[in-house]
Amino acid sequence: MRRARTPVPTRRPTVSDVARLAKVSVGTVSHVLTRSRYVRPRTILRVERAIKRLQYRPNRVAQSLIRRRTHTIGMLLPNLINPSHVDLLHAVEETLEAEGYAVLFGNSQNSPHREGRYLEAFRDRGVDGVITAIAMDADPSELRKMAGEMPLVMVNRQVPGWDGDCVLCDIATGMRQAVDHLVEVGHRQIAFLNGDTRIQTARFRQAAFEAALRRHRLRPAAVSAGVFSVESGYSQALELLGVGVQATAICAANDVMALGVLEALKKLGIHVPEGLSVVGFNDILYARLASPSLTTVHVPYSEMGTKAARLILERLVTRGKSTQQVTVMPQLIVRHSTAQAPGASRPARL
Amino acid sequence: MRRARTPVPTRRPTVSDVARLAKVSVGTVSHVLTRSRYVRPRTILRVERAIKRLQYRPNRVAQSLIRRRTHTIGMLLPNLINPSHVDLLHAVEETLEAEGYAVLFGNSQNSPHREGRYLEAFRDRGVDGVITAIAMDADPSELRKMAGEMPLVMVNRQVPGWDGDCVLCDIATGMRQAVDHLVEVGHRQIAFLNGDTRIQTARFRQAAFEAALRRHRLRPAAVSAGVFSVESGYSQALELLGVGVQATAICAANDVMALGVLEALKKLGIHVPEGLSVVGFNDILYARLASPSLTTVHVPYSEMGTKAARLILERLVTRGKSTQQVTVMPQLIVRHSTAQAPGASRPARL
DNA sequence: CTGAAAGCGCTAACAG
DNA sequence: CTGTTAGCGCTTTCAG
Repeated sequence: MRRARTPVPTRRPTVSDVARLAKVSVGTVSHVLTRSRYVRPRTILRVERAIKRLQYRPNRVAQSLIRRRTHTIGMLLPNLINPSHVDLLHAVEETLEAEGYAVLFGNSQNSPHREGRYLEAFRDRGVDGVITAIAMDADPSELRKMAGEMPLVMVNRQVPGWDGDCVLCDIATGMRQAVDHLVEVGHRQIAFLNGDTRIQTARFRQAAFEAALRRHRLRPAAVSAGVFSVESGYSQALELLGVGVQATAICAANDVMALGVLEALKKLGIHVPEGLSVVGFNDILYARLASPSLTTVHVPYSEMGTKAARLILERLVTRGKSTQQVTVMPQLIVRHSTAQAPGASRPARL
Repeated sequence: MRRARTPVPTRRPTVSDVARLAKVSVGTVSHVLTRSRYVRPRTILRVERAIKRLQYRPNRVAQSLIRRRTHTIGMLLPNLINPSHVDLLHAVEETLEAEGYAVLFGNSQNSPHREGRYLEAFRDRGVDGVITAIAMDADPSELRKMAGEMPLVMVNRQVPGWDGDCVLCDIATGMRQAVDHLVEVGHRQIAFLNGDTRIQTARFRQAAFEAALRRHRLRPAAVSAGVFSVESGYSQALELLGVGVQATAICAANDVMALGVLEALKKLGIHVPEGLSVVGFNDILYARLASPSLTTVHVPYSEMGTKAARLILERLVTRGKSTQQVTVMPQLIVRHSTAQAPGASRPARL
């Protein structure tokens, strides 16, 4: 004996089903749904009862086709390895969900090609806008072209010459705080370990580092580059110290790398911070948990995500009006991976 | 003088624009686009040229309305704090993108209410299916109802009595490996620190822990519960040791908590692993970077994500056919947070 | 106050 | 081999 599966080919109810049951026209059903014109209370009631009985819910695909709004926003990130990007996603999702928007998520993996594919996929699916932290080597003209077709807000990373919406962090200030801190506790020989310099953030951070040093009439003890990963931080540190670079402190371009540096120093038997100071950038959750806990520059990614989401929401009402460039401030968090430079007497306070 | 912005209210081209330019009917345009019937090569060429000239791309919203396929999959996660969930998302996104699917991402924050809202939002937007790691206290009947409306695959977390698609990890085996390891190096007093026991995973892990102990005719030195966070691991450890529980090893229900335990022990001046052994669960990236590096049970989240994605893809073709329950195997990774129990002589090998 | 009807952009019969 | 046409499920005039 076969059980009767699939009770009825139970098609989802549509407006006309509701209309028929409520004995009104489809137009009226639509109007009570969207309250787009006055409907007699009695009629409303009839319609609402029909809706309830049929468990009717409007088909948003059909609505989107005609309203040209999907209530969906695309969010494009260059990776998920960096916990900071996850914070961005988290904040964006939370803010948008509260306003009835859903988020289409894409990972460009830092490839401009994938990024382009995603922007098209988003656009073709009719997203109302996109928030993106661009890939390295992103094509500015491509980006501008897409921005012509839908609201686009840049977050965390910037494309040169971009005058649209964006929310960025003042890296220069953050890096200055880090360098000032190091110099203040007596460091003069500071090395910089960078990520992939094809990524704008990497170039900006290095430039900011060098500028901050110059203010103290100092020059980098060394500068090297790799990629933004634990392994790269690890091997760059090994390499640097292997070739005998004289440095009393290492500045890593981000926390993930800094954790790698810490690993390397552990392996080399160099104590942090007594033997060498280390500072990171971003303040990911695990920076605090490292041992020693990592001194780093806190970047308010959640705040940036929230602001980016609000910006895109605004833009959806003020179609193409005046754009906004928002900048948020980073903040140095001194923990236990930095200390007075070996052999340096405590300098007089400024 | 005002610059001429907005060159033309440049409406996006549609099939009829292409048809007009190529001097064919809209039907033909559609058919060359979808190769759904034979079209003379010359005609194809004309159409393709028109498409290129107009930079035409089909409106997927319109396509979706008629084809009842959006090429979009919903992915629902209970949080992003646990890096393992991020691995899941990463793998799902990667697998799906390669097949031309986009992913709508939702964070239920472990709230069944939010979960329900998201499932409806997904369904109303016409997703072709959803992959979900359910929230705690999820409503099985609600889930089953939604599964009636669209393909649903459960990942990582399971709803009781669910006979649909799912991909799970064999927690019992993983926990047994961890406990066996601890017992083998002489531990007899092992405490278990759990997360929120309203979460199924928490209950399963605790049950698995107790079962594994029983095989050695042992009972937990203590069991406590909190939430799956660093802070909770920290405070539970403090609490446990504060009330003088005799334990030579602590088993944390996941790595994030285990990191908190490590912090607490550091604060108490208890050396790990000499004074106390600690083991985690999941093998997040930062488990390796903790100091001491964390002994933990590796759970192949990326693999689970990939399998879940493949499963949903299969289900899209085999509409409602035989379901699959996939189980993946965890693997204990012994690092430096576990060692012989204090005072225990190395036991003879079994 | 409400109904009828014309689409949104596309696909898929149905005719030739 | 290709054109015409009837919708997908909804919104929104335009008439009453």
